[in-house]
Amino acid sequence: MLAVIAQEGFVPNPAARALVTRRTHAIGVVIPLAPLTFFEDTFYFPTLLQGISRMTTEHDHAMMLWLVQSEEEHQTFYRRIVTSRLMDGVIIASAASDEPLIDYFLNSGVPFVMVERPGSHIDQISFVSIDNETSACNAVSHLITLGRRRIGHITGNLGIADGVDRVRGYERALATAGLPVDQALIVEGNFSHSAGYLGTRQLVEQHVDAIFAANDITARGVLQALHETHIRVPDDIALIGFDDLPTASQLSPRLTTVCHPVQEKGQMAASILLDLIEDPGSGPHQVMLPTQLIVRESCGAVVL
Amino acid sequence: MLAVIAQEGFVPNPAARALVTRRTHAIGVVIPLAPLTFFEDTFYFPTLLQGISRMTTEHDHAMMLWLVQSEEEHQTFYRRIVTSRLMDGVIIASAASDEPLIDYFLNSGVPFVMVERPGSHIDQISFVSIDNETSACNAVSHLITLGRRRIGHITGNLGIADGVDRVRGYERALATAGLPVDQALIVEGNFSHSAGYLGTRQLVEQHVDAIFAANDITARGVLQALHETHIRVPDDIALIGFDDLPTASQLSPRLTTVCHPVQEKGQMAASILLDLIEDPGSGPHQVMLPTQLIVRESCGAVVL
DNA sequence: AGAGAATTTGAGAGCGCTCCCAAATAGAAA
DNA sequence: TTTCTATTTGGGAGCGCTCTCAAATTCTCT
Repeated sequence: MLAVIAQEGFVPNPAARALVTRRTHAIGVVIPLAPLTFFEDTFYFPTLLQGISRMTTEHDHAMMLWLVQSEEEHQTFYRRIVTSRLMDGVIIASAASDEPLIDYFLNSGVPFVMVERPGSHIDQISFVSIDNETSACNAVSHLITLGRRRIGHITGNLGIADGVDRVRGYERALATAGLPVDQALIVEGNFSHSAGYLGTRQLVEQHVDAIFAANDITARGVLQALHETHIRVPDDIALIGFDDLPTASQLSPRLTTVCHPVQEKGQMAASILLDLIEDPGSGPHQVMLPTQLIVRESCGAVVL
Repeated sequence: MLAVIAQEGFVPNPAARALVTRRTHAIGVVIPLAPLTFFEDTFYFPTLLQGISRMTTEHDHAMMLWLVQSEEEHQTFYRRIVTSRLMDGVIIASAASDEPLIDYFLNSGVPFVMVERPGSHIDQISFVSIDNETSACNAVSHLITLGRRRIGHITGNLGIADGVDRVRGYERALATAGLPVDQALIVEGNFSHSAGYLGTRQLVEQHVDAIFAANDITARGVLQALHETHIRVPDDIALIGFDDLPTASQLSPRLTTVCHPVQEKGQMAASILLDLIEDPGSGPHQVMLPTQLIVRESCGAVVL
């Protein structure tokens, strides 16, 4: 009899089912719009969403998207999810250490996963990230291997773990090679194009022979600044970025950068969240995804 | 008594409410991943989603995102929405004329709105778009005003209304100015970077003095190609793009382009959909948003 | 103060499903 | 064939709301 039902194409009413099972089969994705990233690195979120979407559709879940702007919207959102149980769990796609949602969620009992390492309560929170420090270290080590000695770094947002970790990686690479860490060669940025553009001036004055930019957007700013001042890349100054944006290979010279598996991050976050929904007791899951240095022209390595 | 309830912070269970009201207070956004656009023009969808999100949160609705890849996923999606009434309505963010979902939806009774002009059934479908033809015409007219006479065009995807309409606008501008339309100056592209890069070669051979690219991504490809062959922009060849991506003003020279109000498009689409949900009888709503030519350096106009 | 209208309150049905338990059926062992 | 067990089937109850209708209350006017 139930075989007949299946054949007739019967689709149960999700609302009725949700009412009794207390499972909506929907997960939420919260993206705070505050971070510059949303507007500058437009590659990141679509790709992340794609990864999440892949996993959720595979597991027959819906994905609700919440682009929250203000603190007020954070509150509204929180009530929607926690009080009303609109969704079974949430992925928080924000790296801001002070993300106010974290506190809301921590003892709410609603499963959630963060993308990027959270700034606090690390031992209680499930998250997926990449090993920013090692990745950055590898990139800078590569520059050192190629003979560069005065390597500057334009940092990302230092209020975000990713930004801080990449600075650490940069310093570790220098230390490992026995090179001094000169604070004058570290310019604070914020993952933006203009940070790269502006920061380059300072680094040029310091006579650097290479720049490690905290991300590709920044690297693009660096490239533009160097270009305008007729400094050759990689001949005069070598450059390495971070993220491997699709445009990285379209720049001239083509940008050497660290591949950031954003889609995999999304998939993994969704996968962890689904596990957490299934079995809320299964402690925090924390995953670090591997990265890879993509060697192109801008670092000065000979590419065939 | 109900004043007390409101004060106590009571939030009704959405599932129970949906069960009886037959309204989930959720709308869907379907983005077919097939079009190149998703991967190349990563600015478009986040911005569109932001516009939609603004309107939906304002009206207390949730936004479900569906990134569908295969025909199979289209089917699954369709059943989810139509048969099961997971959502009250849908925004279809695809410009592909042959979008299979359209047929599914047309006589399903589920409210839907398209972003971009649909390829068929135009009289029955609600949509929001921009006047691509006039916008393109204005851009090309601007080049003519600046003294350019051999203006090439690298088209967008001609399977999409936007692409076709922009060619029409290009032709109309030439016709209006009494200039001949030379098919050798029209190179078929597909909104991609490589279309611009490759197409430029053909147009250079034709000794054009200006290029109108179907979008900014393509214009970026043009710029790179011209750059590599040491052709000066705008001195030798002037360039105008379309979309006004955030990076347009970061290129050198800064790109003259048509401002595409993507966020407004999203807001409008959501607004129309909410109207349609409220009153399904209120015939198709069709809105054309205005655009504006943003004059920068690449077209050769003197900018102060 | 009393009759009428307007408003508030309360009780009950029902939305479409899942879950549980009892009844019926099918299958396995004696 | 009979008995016991395993599986299927069917009939409630109930999830948390909204909606309707009747009863109770308040307000308005004569």
